[in-house]
Amino acid sequence: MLNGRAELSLLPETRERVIAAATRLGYRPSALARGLRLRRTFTLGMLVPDITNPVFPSIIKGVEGAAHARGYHLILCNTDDSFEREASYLRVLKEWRVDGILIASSSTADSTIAELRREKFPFVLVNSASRASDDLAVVPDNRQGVSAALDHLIELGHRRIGLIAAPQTTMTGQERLLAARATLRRHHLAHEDALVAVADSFSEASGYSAARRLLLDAEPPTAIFGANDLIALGVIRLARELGLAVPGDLSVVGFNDIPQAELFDPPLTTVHVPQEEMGIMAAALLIDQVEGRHIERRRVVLETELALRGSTATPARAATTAMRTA
Amino acid sequence: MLNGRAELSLLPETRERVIAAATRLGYRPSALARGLRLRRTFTLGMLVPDITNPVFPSIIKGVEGAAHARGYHLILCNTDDSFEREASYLRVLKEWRVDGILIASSSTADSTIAELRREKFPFVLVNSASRASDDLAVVPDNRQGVSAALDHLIELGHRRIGLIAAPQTTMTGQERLLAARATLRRHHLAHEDALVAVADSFSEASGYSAARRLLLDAEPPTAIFGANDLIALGVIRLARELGLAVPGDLSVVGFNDIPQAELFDPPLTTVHVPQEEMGIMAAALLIDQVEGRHIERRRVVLETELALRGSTATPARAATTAMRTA
DNA sequence: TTGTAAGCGTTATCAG
DNA sequence: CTGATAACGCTTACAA
Repeated sequence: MLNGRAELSLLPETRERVIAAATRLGYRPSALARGLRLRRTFTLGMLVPDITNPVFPSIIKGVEGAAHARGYHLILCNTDDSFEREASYLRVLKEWRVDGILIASSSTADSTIAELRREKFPFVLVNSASRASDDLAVVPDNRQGVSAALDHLIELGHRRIGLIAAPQTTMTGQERLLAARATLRRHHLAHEDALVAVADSFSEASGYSAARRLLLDAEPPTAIFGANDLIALGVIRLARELGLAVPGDLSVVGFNDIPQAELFDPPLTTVHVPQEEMGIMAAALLIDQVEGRHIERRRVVLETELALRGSTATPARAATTAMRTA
Repeated sequence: MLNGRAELSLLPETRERVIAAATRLGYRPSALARGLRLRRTFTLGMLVPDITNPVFPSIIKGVEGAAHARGYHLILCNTDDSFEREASYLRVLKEWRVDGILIASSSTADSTIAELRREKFPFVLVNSASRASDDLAVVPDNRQGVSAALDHLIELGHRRIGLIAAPQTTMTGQERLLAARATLRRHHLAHEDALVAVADSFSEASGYSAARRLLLDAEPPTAIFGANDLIALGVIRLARELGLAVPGDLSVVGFNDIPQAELFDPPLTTVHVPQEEMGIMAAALLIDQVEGRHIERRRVVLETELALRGSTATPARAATTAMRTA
């Protein structure tokens, strides 16, 4: 009776007493038993590469909200960018019989995703896509975003622009570097190896290390595009340590627009991505799939917008400095 | 046989073939069924008030790592500071028969915790304690931290120090305000109402709003202590908008030392809390309790340390400015 | 040593 | 309309 079948026979009084007793004794229906019986858990799993990167909390917030609104719960797994942990968590999520999985993990091996695809296990990629364009995914428009960022630098007058790419093992890393190169080429600007460094993760520390080669070069760039905000922040930190003023001597642009982007020194010019919305849409897409609704667009590409802030400026002073130094 | 009982009879070859077949068919043991039978899920639940606040990801990372190392998984729930969602999630976690619950949620009503206590449901508080000193908790030493922060400001020469407190519905908020008042009193300094504002959440926006009253006052403070880093950042943003230089005209100190604290403008002087360690210890404590090990200390208080950075300075210029204005 | 059966807490089905 | 029963997939205990 506790599951709410119409109990016309029971006196309301009795009914109440039973319920009262149940709550007093702390009765809780077992989601385990229900899930076992129903073969549905109303739970989604989510793989995140690094919860410490401020992009992800925003996405998670969106996912969480949307899932909750539709009666689903979220199991969050932080893979710490470890391939091993990712595989392990994926296994666990399946064992828990989650109804579907959201993958924000950037480095996800294609083989892992291929397995999910083969098993027809419902999943949606968020933030970073897979090679197979048929997979459900919600991603920012990397090409458009990167292009806008570089166009802005070029418009300011920069001609020697450095790129700090993200790991090329990730689709995001590849796409953004490819787009950056294409944009520079379109403007007939150099994008030789001396101007490109690849960070080995999406973190501030990696951005800092990777920027070293570009900024200590004989002919350093007057502007640098970082593949994400943390990398850009690392570049700025190094620049400052080398005595370069940002944006006076070096302009820096990032990608993502993490929550505190405008509070940094200087405020970070970056490509804004609607992070929470991305999470909301991904959750919606996954739930639609799980509940067997028809899906119109398998890949949702979200528009980005350049957020102009203080970390970019005309290369005037940089040129002067360079001349003075020479 | 798939659960690994010693199978001496089976030829290794057969054994392998069975396993191969199992994996090929995508067999996954059901954690649901196992949990139902074992009455153990090897899963912990965690309540977080706002995953967007950078303190929490660090804590979560610690929890996650420690739990994983001991064979437990984590279900993360973002309560969005909503009392309703917190209660709802707590119910869900119980229904999922998690082995224990970590509560980082600051505003947790005492009644909710009381219920867990009454039911003897294993739980540990992280980051913010409860009124009942008997509950298991891992928290930063708020008193020591706040005292160090204010001592620093006083040592620099500040005499008129403002406080932006966190919501007084939270233990953290209460403790930090109490400690701040006590420290000021100890130094025979004013801490009247005109010097104290209470932010209505732990966010940057709330810090910004709350700081209004103090900075637009006839006799504004020369330094402000914010109850956490985000609040402090809000104060700095407002100060800048009002044309006050930080730390030239106004010194600001925060609490927590969130990951990018030193990259802000200016770099934030703040009370460092070992966030990841806090998570690790909390998870360990919870698992010890779950597994019935003896617990020595029911409340672990972690030492904090003042991280001196650029947002504080002697009030010299501030005094000059004040005089000039007068 | 190996196989069989019971039971964990639900929900759905099917007689009564 | 109600109340008993089977089944979900696992583990464990006990019998063969």
